[in-house]
Amino acid sequence: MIRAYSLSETFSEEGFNLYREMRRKGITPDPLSFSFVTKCCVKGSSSVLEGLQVHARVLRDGHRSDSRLLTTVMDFYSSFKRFDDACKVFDEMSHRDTIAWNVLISCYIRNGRTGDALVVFDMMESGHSGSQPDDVTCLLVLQACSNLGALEFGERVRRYIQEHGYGHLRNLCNALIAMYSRCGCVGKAYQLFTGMPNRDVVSWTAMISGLASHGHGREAIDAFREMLRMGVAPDEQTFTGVLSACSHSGLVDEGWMFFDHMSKEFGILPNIHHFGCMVDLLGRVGLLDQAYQLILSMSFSPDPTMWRTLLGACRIHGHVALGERVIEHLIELKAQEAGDYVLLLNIYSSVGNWEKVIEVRKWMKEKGIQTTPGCSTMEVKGEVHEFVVDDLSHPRKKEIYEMLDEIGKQLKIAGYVAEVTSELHNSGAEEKANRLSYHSEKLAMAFGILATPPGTTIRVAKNLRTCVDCHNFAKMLSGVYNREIIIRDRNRFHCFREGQCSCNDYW
DNA sequence: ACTTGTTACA
Repeated sequence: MIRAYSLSETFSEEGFNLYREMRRKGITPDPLSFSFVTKCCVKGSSSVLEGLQVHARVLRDGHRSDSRLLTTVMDFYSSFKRFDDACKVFDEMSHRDTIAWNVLISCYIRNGRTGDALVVFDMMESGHSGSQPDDVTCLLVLQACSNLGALEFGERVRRYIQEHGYGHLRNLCNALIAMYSRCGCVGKAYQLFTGMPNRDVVSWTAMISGLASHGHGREAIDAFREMLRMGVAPDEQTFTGVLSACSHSGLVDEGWMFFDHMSKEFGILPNIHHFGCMVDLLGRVGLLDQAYQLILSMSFSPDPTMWRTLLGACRIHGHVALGERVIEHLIELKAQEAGDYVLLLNIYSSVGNWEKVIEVRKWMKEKGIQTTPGCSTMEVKGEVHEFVVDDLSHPRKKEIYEMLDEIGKQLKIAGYVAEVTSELHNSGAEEKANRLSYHSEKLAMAFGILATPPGTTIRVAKNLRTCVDCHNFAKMLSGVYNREIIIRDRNRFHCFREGQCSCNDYW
């Protein structure tokens, strides 16, 4: 079984075959060999069935009290998203060490229960689990914080890291850089990054991507060049970061150049993500036909997301004909979703084709297509406040709406004109095209002004993309009220300061 | 045994 162990990293199938051979010869596997073969069964290299067989055998051979072995079995279930099975194994373990708890955290993250991962950290730190968090626990929990945008929790983990002497570990620094970036604090990410003595390709990539998502395209490219000067070799992910930097900052020539260089100079062939970034880049600046041609020129077939990216570009530029064609492609892939029809609606409304808007809406209603309502959240003193369109549920709603009126007056003086013309939102079926409504991010921003001392940065997280009007509103607000406002979109950050935004998506 | 960086859409 030693051979199976050494094979388990790369040739999982052979590992399982060896196990089978062993059984055929009547040799009883010991816990260690069970552990190796289970590792061969994790997602990506085998089917669930093989692992299930092993698990059954483990139980039959009386290893149900071997917690190390069960930890591996649990991880196997977790990797196949069999959440309940994984939890069952965890519950049945007689003894749980830090690693078992780590696997539980990893299982929560993999299965979309990210918030619960933080709860587990709480339990571990407070001693309720009987095991203390270690460096891997921190790594996993930082990942959870990144996903949730939970800055305060992330800082708490950082303190834990420092207090327990993990501060020098490179992978933890890398995870912290990502956490800060994804919580909207590139500045802090950069500070940490510059303080690191040994930066590897992961550190650089995290920093480049962080700068990219905040709209600091030039700085991201500078970082990339600096990385090359330091002799660190870029990989696929690095180029994903670099190309996304170009797309978020509208750097078309640079984008083409890097896209070209990556294979010619670095021997890295563009994958679907790289093409996705290029389509986004070209689409955003209005080179829609080039973007379309690039998709058609690929040697692999485009995925739904790729088409969706192009559809988003059609919305920005009001390109009806191409938009309709893209929808066809999505339908062909049987991948069209509610959000796609909302984009199509916005394309029609942006060119004033109200007949089509009504037609599509009616059709959506008939088909019972449910759209996702826009929702914004804001964290004040560790408490998360949630807002939806025209929200009336917040306990301080009266103050919030009064504040909105007041802000509206102030911004009007400064020259803000509400844009009520074209944008439609996923705010529910009954929304009318020309109604002036308070989108969730406006409510959140007003609450931010209300609930935090002057000068405090206002951080808003939104589940969908911000509309042009709210974007203008935030710009003006940042100038008139002298506040830094950071809105975390679906996929990037808008940093508003002194009446400007770091992005160039909206004009 | 568990483990760092990844793009695009609403």
